[in-house]
Formats: sequence, C-alpha cells, structure tokens
Amino acid sequence: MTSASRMRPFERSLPMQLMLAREAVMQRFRPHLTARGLTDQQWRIIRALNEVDDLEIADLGARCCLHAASLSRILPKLAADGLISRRGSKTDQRRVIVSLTAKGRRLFEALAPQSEAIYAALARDIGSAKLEKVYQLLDDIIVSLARPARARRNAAAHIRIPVRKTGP
Amino acid sequence: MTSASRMRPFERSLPMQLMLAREAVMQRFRPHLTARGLTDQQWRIIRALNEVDDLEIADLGARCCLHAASLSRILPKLAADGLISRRGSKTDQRRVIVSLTAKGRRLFEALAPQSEAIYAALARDIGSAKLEKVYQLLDDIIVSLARPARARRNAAAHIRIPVRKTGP
DNA sequence: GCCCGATGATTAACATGTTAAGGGTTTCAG
DNA sequence: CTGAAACCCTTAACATGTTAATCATCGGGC
Repeated sequence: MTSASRMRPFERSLPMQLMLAREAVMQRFRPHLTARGLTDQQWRIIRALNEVDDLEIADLGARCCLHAASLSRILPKLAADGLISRRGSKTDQRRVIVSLTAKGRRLFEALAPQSEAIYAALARDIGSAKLEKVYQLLDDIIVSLARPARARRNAAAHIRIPVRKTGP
Repeated sequence: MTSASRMRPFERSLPMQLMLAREAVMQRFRPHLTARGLTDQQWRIIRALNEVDDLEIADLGARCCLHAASLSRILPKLAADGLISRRGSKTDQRRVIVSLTAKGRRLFEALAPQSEAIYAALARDIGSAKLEKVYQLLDDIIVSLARPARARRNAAAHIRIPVRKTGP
C-alpha cells in the first residue's frame, strides 16, 4: 500500500502532478520559443499546419488542442505577422481555411532542429524506457477517462479529447 | 529508436499528452467546482489552506502552484466572498498571511466528500496499479527535468520546482 | 541614524482558457 | 420554396498564466 490510500496530501494530486510535469517539460522548450516571439500555442499551430497543406479552423483546433475561440484571437495575430494565410472555403462560406506562408514554413524550419535537440536531451534525461512508459500510461488514462465505462450521458458538450484521430 | 530524428507526429508530443491527461482528469472534477462557483485554482487554494492554520502568500503559492501575481488577483475575490481572511504579519509588514474563514472551511467540508468520491471513481477507471505507476513516473520526470543531469549546486528542496526563469 | 540593495506583494500589460451570445451560411423538413 | 434548425466561426466577458514594473518594507554596512 502506498500513500495513495491515505489522505492524499494534495501535493500528490494527479492534476497537479500532470501540471508540474508539463511545466518541467515546457521549461526546456519555452526559452527558444520566446526568443522567436512565439507562445506555446502559436508554436503548436505552426507545427500542426506544417504537417499539411491547409486546415479548417475546427480541424486545426482538434489537432493542436485549442478552442475555436482561442484560435479566433491567435490566428489574426499570426496572419498579421505574415506567418499564416487565411481564406474562405469556396464550397462553404462558413468555413475558414488556414495555411502556413513561406515565412511561416521558414520559421518552422528554423525552430524544428532546436526543438528536436531539446527533445533528444529531454529523452536522455528521462530515459527512453520511462518515456515510452509515460506515453503509454498517459494514452491509457486519456482513453480510460474519456469513456468512463458505460457512463455516456450527454457529456459530449464541449471539449472533445481527440484520441488518435484519422491516422495520417 | 523509433523516429527520434524526424519531427515527432506532434499528437504524441509529451506536453500535449500531459495536457490532455490533465484535462481528462479535471473534467471529472470541474462540474462540481463550477456548481459551487469555484475555479480550479480557487479550489487548490482552499485545499491548501485547509491543511494548515495560515500561510504566507509565497508559501501558499508554492503549495498550490500559483504565481504570486495570480494570487494577488484571486485572494481578494475569495476574501470578498468571505472564504478567506487576510492579515499582515506583525514581525514583517511586507508579508501577508491568509487563512480560511469558518465559511471557507464549511465550503471545503461540503466539497471534500464529492472530491474524494470522484477521485475514487477515477482510480477505479484507471486502475490503482497504473495510477501508482503514473505518480511515480511523473515524480521521476519532474525530478529528472528539474535537475538536468549535472545538478547545479543546491538540492535542498525536496520535490518542488521553485525557479522558472533562466536569468536575464 | 542613514543610504541602498534585497525582498514580498501588488499592479499593469499582454496572451490564453472558458463560456455564452451573436452573425452569417448551410441544411433539411414540410 | 421557405423557414427553422444546425453549423462554423467570431466576439465578448471573465478568470488565469506570465513578465516586468512598482511600492513598501526590511536588512545590513557605514
């Protein structure tokens, strides 16, 4: 039996641990992003767009885990910086399609090697075996909690947790 | 091995996984907090204060992982709601000491059982073995990344990540 | 005692998270 | 065809995260 069965001392709360772990990871990446004037979210958007030609807002939000409301504020800024371009869909005027500009792709190309280097150092510090275990466990948690057995009331309201969408 | 040299598929990025896992967990707790008009952070503050008689701002921030700047906005609201009380230290006029009021303790007592029940259901859905593994791995990651290999002097702190800036 | 750097907290400015409401399109039943 | 519903995105309002600047206080050296 571990301390988990006693009164949890609050510092060991799962959300807090996940937050601290994420912060510990992001502290490795953030300096290089801020040096380029990018926030975490902006970098997620750029990474997501770099993998494809273009994306609708909803798909982009699903891929980089950002609300459409947040994207509505972030994308105009990225467009003003010339990193992305926005255009309307020809078949459905409601939809907005965004894509990286040449400048945006150059920014990605400039940052990607650093990002990979940081990730490599991080994998070295953590250990690849542990790292792989973490990935599996987190995946497992996300799936386990997204579908709590047979409790499927109309909780499908807002945030959807994209579990491995259409494999590319 | 895997494709460490290529850009990772991005959906499996560690920060994103940690974020999704945390969101999946918080979605279990959040409805009960919002029903009481509390945010995640406000609940963390109440939980932290409930474990002690009182705390200085800095210590409170360390315990519930909130910046002093954030606390400076949240604490006045909680005080206005009558959940906490604030007073100055007699020995050091710079310090502010906060504590739960009776109303604040009652709110904690009202929410704690629900919180424990949700956690129990969550532990059941995840499985206690996996849950314990996650705790250990996250602890490990936090420690591993906080001290990148060759630890810089000072290791007095136990598991806290006290510093976030790299220096100007 | 006095200056001055260090410290604890607050404030401001900007960026995002979250929810609700709004506006323009599309879709579909009738 | 038409009007209501559904849909996609945007905007607004509020709360927090983050950084830098500010203010008041404390501490020590002189």
